[in-house]
Amino acid sequence: MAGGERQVSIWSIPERQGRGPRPAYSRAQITEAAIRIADADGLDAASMRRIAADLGTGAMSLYRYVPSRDDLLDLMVDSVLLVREIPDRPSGDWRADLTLIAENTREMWLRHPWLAGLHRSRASYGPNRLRLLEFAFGALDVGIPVDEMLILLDMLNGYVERVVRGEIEWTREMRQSGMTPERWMTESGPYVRELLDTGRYPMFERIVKDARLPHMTPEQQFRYGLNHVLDRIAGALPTP
Amino acid sequence: MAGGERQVSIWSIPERQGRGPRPAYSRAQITEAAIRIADADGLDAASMRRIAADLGTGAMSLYRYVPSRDDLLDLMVDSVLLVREIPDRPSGDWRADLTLIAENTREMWLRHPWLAGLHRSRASYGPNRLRLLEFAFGALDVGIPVDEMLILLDMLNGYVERVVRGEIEWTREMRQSGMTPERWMTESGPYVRELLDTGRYPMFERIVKDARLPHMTPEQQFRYGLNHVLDRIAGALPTP
DNA sequence: GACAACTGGGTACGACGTACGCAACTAGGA
DNA sequence: TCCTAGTTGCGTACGTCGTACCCAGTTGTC
Repeated sequence: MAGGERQVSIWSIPERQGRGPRPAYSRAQITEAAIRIADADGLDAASMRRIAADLGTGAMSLYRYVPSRDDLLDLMVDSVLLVREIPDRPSGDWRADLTLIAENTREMWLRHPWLAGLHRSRASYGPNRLRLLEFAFGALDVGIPVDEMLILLDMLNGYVERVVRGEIEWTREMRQSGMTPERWMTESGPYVRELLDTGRYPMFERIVKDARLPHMTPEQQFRYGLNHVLDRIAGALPTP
Repeated sequence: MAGGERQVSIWSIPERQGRGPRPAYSRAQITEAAIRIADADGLDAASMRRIAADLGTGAMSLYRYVPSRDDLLDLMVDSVLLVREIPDRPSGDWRADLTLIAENTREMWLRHPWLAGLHRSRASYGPNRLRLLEFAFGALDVGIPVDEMLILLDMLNGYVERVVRGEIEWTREMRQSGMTPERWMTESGPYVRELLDTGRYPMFERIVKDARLPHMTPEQQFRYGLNHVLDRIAGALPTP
């Protein structure tokens, strides 16, 4: 599991240099295959052996293109990062632009649930990540200090990531236990009922019984919560 | 890696029932050993074999106490969840209480960096998680709908988690590459310099050059950002 | 005292990432 | 044009992992 521990990013290592036979594959092909497998069967299924087999080659051949599996994960993340069409420049309507960013993030996670299973170590500023960063900060560049932009974007992204993570876990749990959302909400699972019966968790009880949010569709939950968060951000911006 | 996939929480499985010989260990002991190893050598080091060896027994003995390693991870998470002293009831000062929650979260992550390497699947509402939840929602119970409380707390927790995650990754990167923060800030690493030299990332450049936040100590960054987020939350609460 | 329920723990299986080595190939310098 | 250094695909092998299965020994209940 542990290795030599380089510190340089995969994007500063050139893909090829002359000489030798023409390589049969490319980083992009390998990355694409890995993503396809992870989408279908989960992150663990995207092993070096399996990826190689899908490409019709041997596991060790992949190491001619990518120094380690961790670097391949970096490539995978960056390459799925743009789902919606992200313009080159912000539109001038910060709210619309941040909504676009948030929707892009959510759709990315929903299409590639294996993102939840990553613990990135290196910062990994790939080209797509940088492009998103430019767009997001450009959108918030409305006369507030750059430090404030950093905080507000961390707040927005932190919220979106957290909510979408929960959404993914929930749908997976539904799928693998074969439950319908309705049965889950009424039965609440034996453990939740057990908790409510102790009477020791009044706030938990209020969430289960009073909250309307959990009864909306995930899509509605997302829009509703996102709008509240954007309202909070609005309060930090100069009034036009 | 894949197993039978139960859907019940570890906390609804009783630890012991009579008959048979008296067990030599306990879930708490095993959990404690696992945390000790993970703190020292990382999450991967806390393998079933290693934990068992530390306890002076065989790997398979652990499965008498815990159905799977995933369940053990649930136990580990819940057992490190309370770092600061969390009172039974909120103090009445929501800002102080949410600050306490955020500080508790940050210290937990700093003491147990392996938390970053987890992708929780099941919801895992352990006793400590529930206690924190009661305190947090109680603190925000100042006359706003429960749905709004949900969103604001997701926003706060999302922000804190995101920032502390970054802090952990950064310090680990510093440690394993043997760099000092000063050298990192000036050299910025060859890759960052390369990016700046392209001139294609003006916002990224502004962050690197203008932002004061990254030059503060992590502690200061955290306090500064947290206060801004709490200001945003204040804007959503009724004025007293 | 019989027996059912449980214990600790050894062995084994099928994964995993990847170090190493080797034959085949290809481009640049002579 | 030929040599040779650099690179290719890829098979083998090692040490790791989680855990299924098995069995002998221990203990509480009847």
